[in-house]
Amino acid sequence: MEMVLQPRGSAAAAGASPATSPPRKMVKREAEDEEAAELQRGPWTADEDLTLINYITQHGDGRWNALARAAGLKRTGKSCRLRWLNYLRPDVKRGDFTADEQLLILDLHSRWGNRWSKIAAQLPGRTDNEIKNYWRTRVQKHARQLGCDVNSRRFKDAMAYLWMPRLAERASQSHHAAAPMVAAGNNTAPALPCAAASVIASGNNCLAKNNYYYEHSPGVSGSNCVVPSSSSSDSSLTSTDSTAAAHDEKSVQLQHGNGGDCWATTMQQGVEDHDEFWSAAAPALQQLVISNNDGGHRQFQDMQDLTGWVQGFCDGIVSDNNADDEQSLWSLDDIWRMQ
DNA sequence: AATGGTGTCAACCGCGACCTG
DNA sequence: TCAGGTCGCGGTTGACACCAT
Repeated sequence: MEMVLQPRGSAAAAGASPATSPPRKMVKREAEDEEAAELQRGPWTADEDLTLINYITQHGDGRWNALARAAGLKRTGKSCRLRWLNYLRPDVKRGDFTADEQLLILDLHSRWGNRWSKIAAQLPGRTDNEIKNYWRTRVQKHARQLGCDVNSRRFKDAMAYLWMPRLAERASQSHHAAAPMVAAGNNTAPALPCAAASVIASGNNCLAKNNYYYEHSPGVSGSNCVVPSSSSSDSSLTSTDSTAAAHDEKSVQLQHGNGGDCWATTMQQGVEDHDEFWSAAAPALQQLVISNNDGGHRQFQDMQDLTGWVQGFCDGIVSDNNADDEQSLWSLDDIWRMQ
């Protein structure tokens, strides 16, 4: 199916030149306009994909403008590069993000901000575009639901206290359920689940405030992502340290560090001990309610209201991957009763 | 069934960094 | 050193799918 679309964007994007441009530039721009007019834009056709794949298979990628011309594609080099890197590349990974990947994205974004390509480099097979879209559609949606900015302290607390621990738990559950004992092999990266290693490596973000780390036995690793080294100077636990810790202690830990006022538990029984895990979250949740009812943002009516939001917050993210996951829904009412 | 709202994601754009002659 | 070309990144757009009314 061939689709020829109108160009997206503004007249400037289509090559219109400002009235104040010097004549020589005008001439050059007109030439560019003529060239641009022949360029195909919009969705790629199957034929174009095939042409690009065949050309890169034979000649390799790079020099994208030249490549586009040599391959006979009526596309800009930019467009070819984007199509290849984000879609056609054989190692590109498609489908929903796993809990591990989601956790890693949240953690890395808390440290690096919108450095999508840098974040993508830590998730093999994932593209910066995909991660960016994930952030804008999924993560920011929940910030809107909470009525706060995605960069606000409030939302970061919600991520740190609600979302990330839950994702870590889910990641661990999936490893327990699906992954046999996996050796590290020749991979120089630590044989840790990405999520656990990532959180361990957390530096100067909201997680580090309470300085918890959450990990479990290296024997249940389900994926061997590259573990980023912490960029923060004040991180008390580097990824290298975390590797050693992971191997030393075959346990799940929520370690309370300096000045922490929320997480204050160490769990030695393993991640199966959900009650203890979530009871540790209760003070943080309570604080979240207080801060929300005090800040002119979303007002939670009561615990049920918050419970609903939290479940939507946590489960909406991972439900695609866990259709039969009803049993693992956690009620904040339950958490409250634990206090 | 029609319509409007919302979410998703591929693709585009502008800009700055880097490369090269 | 500098100008033009190229590349890569982050932000934005728009088509389409899906869902609720």
